[in-house]
Amino acid sequence: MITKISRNQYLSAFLQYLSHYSSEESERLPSLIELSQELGISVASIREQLEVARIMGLIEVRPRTGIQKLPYNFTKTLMTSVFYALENDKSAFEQISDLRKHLESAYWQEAASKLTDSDVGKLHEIIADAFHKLHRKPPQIPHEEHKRFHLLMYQKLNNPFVTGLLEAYWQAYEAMGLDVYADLQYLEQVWAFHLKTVEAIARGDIESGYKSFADHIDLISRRKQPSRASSFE
Amino acid sequence: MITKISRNQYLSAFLQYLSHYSSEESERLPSLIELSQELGISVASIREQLEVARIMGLIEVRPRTGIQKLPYNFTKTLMTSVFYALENDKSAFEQISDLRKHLESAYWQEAASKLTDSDVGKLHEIIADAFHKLHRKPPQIPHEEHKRFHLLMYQKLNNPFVTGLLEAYWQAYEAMGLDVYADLQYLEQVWAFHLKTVEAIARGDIESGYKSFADHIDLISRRKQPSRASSFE
DNA sequence: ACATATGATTAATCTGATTATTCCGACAAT
DNA sequence: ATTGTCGGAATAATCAGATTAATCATATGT
Repeated sequence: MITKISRNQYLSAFLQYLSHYSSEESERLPSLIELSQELGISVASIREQLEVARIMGLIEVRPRTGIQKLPYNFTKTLMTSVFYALENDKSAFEQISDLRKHLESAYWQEAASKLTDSDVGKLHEIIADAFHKLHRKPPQIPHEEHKRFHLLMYQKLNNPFVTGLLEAYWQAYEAMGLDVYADLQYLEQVWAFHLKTVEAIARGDIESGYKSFADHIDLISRRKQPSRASSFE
Repeated sequence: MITKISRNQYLSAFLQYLSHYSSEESERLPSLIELSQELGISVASIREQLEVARIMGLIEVRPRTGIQKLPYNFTKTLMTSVFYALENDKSAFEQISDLRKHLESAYWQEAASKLTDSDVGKLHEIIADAFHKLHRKPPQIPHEEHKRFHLLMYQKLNNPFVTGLLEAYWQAYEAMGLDVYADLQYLEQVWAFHLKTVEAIARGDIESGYKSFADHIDLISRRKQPSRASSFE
């Protein structure tokens, strides 16, 4: 085979090979030894590039099963870099949080206007679940609901880069240990805003929905650091 | 040594080691063989993790010089993922471009208000350079100026995640071959907006500066695809 | 002072051996 | 039929070591 795939100077041979590999479902890539022969690179070198693809969430690798291509994923790449940054500078979370606030704010109206009735129904369910958890005795932190609520809000943008950033934010949020933060009064307010927001969306009033949302974001910036020291587990 | 560094389940042993390595300048990490002994992992395995750190722009590796730690860099990580995404779906650039527009818009006022007089001076210089290039015979595309202008605008945010995203956008822009796009009339308009924007900032009128900027962004979305087919080289 | 050659150091690449996982199918027990 | 258990095959995971190539510092020559 003389024809060479056009070189993309930024991608390794394996990543190029992978990007052009037919992603027919349940199909898997050749074994490492075959790949080595096909690409003309030793197994050891391929494994170095393989590790990058794995970290980036582009493949799943298992003995016996081999290498499987996954749909494009922006989140995993972000997570690795973000967790590295947080590892010796926890204050970087403030910057990530700031980015997330601006992103959500900038996209809110477009995202909200694209939500279907079914989406709005799901949002209402999530809110109900959250209040249910909050009013239990003893109360529980509706973190999973909070995350699902926000991610669902921006799902219809259908922009993997935007949603990847938002997902990475929540991963970092959990890694910082903030998902067990338990100021119940604050959480009551948060979910009251969420309810107002969704009700506005439901009656097609994007403008006042945005206002409720903006108040919520405001709330976030006014919140002080939790007293509980956070750590990776 | 019994004490183990606390496990961060998302980071490889090498990335953890690297993140905690004193980043005294000009200092370099132990050689691969020494690292292998220190971490209790074979050289081949360390090299797999090393490759990830290299792709992420966290280290620089050369024979004889060895491994050097670099300051944290978000851009490189983004670029790898973005270029992979673009490799078999050029239309993803629209989504990246959309993300960039929203980000710049959301941060504009904060970024502009943090600019110093010196920054404004540099922006004026860039604008002058750009017009100089545009009015040459034959005219040149002031792409480098365009990129520097926008990145400088957001520099004072001091948020590596935001600036990383913006830098990655420009890298993608160039990779798509758009930096040679030559609608001179369009470019004249662009730089006229830039000039109005900076003049507003210079007299402290952030509000009308934002308006000029918003008009510029508007211009971008109205622009049609360039006829020239783009490709990686 | 400058260019050039030499040597030492380290990463880069490759090969091959061994080990560990995972999956699949066969067979048995319920 | 369903479930569970075991064994074997396929493949990645890990490792060790040899060889090659790149880079830098130093010495040497003009």
